[in-house]
Amino acid sequence: MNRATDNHRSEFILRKEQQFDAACRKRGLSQTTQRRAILVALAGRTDHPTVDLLYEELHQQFKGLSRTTVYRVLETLVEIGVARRITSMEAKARFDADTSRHHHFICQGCGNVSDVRDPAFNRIELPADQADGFRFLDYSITFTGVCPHCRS
Amino acid sequence: MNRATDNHRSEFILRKEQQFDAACRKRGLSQTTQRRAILVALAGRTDHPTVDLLYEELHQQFKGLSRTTVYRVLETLVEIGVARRITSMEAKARFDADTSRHHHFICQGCGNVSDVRDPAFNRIELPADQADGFRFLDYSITFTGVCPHCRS
DNA sequence: ATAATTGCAAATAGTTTGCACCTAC
DNA sequence: GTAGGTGCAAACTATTTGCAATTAT
Repeated sequence: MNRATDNHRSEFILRKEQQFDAACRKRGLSQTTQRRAILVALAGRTDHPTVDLLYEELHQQFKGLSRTTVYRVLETLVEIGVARRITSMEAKARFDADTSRHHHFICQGCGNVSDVRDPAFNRIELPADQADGFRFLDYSITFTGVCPHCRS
Repeated sequence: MNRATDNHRSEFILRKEQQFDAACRKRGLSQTTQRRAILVALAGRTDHPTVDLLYEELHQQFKGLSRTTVYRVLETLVEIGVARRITSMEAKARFDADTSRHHHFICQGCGNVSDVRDPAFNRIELPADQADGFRFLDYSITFTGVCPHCRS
């Protein structure tokens, strides 16, 4: 990672910490060592780590940190809006017999998944092969929102 | 569900069974009662069921069906291309400190997730509130493909 | 001081595996 | 008849919960 990227990253972490401070004060949450350490570790990586990846990274410097705390703190960070969970659905496998390209709508209220098959959304142009070696082959859009049942 | 929809559905199921027959013959897979029943049950619903939902539906009529078989058969159906797993990542929570809208690329080879922040993909117009009551609030695109590491 | 937070251990949920029995071909 | 498929029980992995000990304010 080069100098400029490093700088961006540390600025990003700094901003995150400020956001975290503000959110904690606003809601009367304690700014514990664990919370800050986990936030900084998360903000310092771009690989969307799992609980375990963060735990492995942290419990070395941070003797006595528990996996449970990593779970709970990440939950809290998401609640106060400084982090995001990027697996949209609960951690259960779901299957679909329709193998054609279509998109999904997930209700924020109940978690139910519906199909979105408006062909308008099949017109996204896939990026060509990237200079850095990434080859894009397909895509799928996940919409989030509120279903009729959860609006009432 | 009205008559026309019912018809569509049964035609869909029929086509799926044919696809299944062909795929089994082609690969020398047995067409067991369980496989067919699970395929038909999956093709008969549009709610992207979990293993448990299918199991609950099936093991009533189908005394003695095991949950393990549902897992294994769904796996097989995905392999032979007649079904699709719609949870893209493995069943682990992943987190991101970047809460701004951006998209993800998942490598089919190694499962690693990278960010895609080309602003071109932030221009999708969200559908307005639907007559049927769905309210679309946000979206995120998941690209699939092959990463530099897995191309070599 | 005291209310919130953490760590541990045990519980739970989803999924996978080993192996003996069964069934489609 | 035999290879492949299924069912059961046990193992495993990810996650959650109850509770006593600890820490931030």
